[in-house]
Amino acid sequence: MGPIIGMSPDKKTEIPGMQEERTGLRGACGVGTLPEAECASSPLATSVDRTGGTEDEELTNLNWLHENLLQNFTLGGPEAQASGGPLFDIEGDYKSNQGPSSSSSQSLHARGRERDSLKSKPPFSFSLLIYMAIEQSPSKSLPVKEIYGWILEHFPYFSNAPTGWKNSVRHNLSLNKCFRKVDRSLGKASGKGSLWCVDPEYRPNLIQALKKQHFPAAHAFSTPPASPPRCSASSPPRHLFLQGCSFKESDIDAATAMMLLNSAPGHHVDPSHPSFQLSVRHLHTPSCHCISVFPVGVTLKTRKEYFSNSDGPLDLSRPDSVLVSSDPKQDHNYSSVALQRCSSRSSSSSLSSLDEGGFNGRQSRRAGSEGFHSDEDSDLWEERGLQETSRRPPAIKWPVNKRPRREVKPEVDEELKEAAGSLLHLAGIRSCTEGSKHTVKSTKY
DNA sequence: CTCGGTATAAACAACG
DNA sequence: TCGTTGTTTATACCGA
Repeated sequence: MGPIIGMSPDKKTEIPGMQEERTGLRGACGVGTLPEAECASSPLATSVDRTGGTEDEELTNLNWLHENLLQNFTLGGPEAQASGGPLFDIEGDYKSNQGPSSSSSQSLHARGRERDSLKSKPPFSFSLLIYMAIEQSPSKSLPVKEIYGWILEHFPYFSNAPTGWKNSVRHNLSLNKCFRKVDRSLGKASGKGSLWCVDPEYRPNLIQALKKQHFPAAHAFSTPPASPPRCSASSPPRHLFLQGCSFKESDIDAATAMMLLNSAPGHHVDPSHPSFQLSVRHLHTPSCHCISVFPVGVTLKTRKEYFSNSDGPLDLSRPDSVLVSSDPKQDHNYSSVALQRCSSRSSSSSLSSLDEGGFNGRQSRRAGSEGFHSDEDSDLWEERGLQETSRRPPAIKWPVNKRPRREVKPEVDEELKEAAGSLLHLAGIRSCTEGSKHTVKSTKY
């Protein structure tokens, strides 16, 4: 969030909590921070770990989580929106699900983070804040007001900040190519203004930007561990096994996990997918630091069997290899990924200088009309099968003044696929695939 | 030093 | 009329 830091000294004094900005970044947003000490003392850790011992018991624990926590845990689901506070927040705190056994130390930590979050500006740019807000909305589109609301809800800092931030949000929406205005009549029935959504074409770039902001040490992506992360309570630092990529647990939070998974070419995490929710939930429990990807049909009970029989990595290129279900009740395994064809057509980290080659600035970009999903996207949806079609959001029509989507020429697409493949390779997908066999064990540390 | 990205402020028009 | 929304322009800072 450079510009925040880069404000003139006199301006800095106007912003509450600006002094703590640097030091409070971690604390403000948590970023999934879960220090070992904190983990060790976490009641969640003990409550889960105590029951653990065998993998069967672990599965029981997973069930427990599934049954007791998942109902209340929605990542951007309608309930979350309506309840005025999702259990998961971007700061990695549990807002209302600490449970009766919250230890005082954890409460202190939580309070400390909350206090920091009140004072400190989030380490995300406005574009990322908007992106997260939109991504976590059920319809993947939000009016400005709800974007305000989301930001306020997750980053209380802004409640006390000068109102200029709203102007900045609007400015970002309006100026940033990553965001697109959707005719409100096609979304909500009434209301002022339009709905805003993320341009799928730019989603990878936002994710990239998120990675950059979230993971200053981005090289970690290209230096996967030689051996997959072992899950041992006594082997810090623990790693998060994310679709073959290994990250330090402290470097990731649930929202980031979702976005990282989505950033993997060919993959898409449906944040409303119960398995992902569970996985993310687990992510926050000290005893589990894995988001595991399982093919369709691998249930809790057959996970172990699957991994002992599976001699290769999960072929995520197969549409049938991952669970795609619209009904949470249908899902009894822990697949965390719903397949989506890769939308990563560009690996550029720039958010606003990407389409200049194809367009003459914003005006041309906004010219024309189109549906929310490109033809490619439509194909994608069709590829995803019947179950998926039931979840397919209604096509959103761009306003007439929107530019048509850039045509991706086949050769360019190939190049991008290749680039995406390289990125995957760099990210350690291949080198870590062996680790997938460990993943089932790694759900308990 | 330049450039790109971002934040902030301000002005203005359109709209409910 | 007023508040909100959307757009545009200008300016400033930081990091590469």
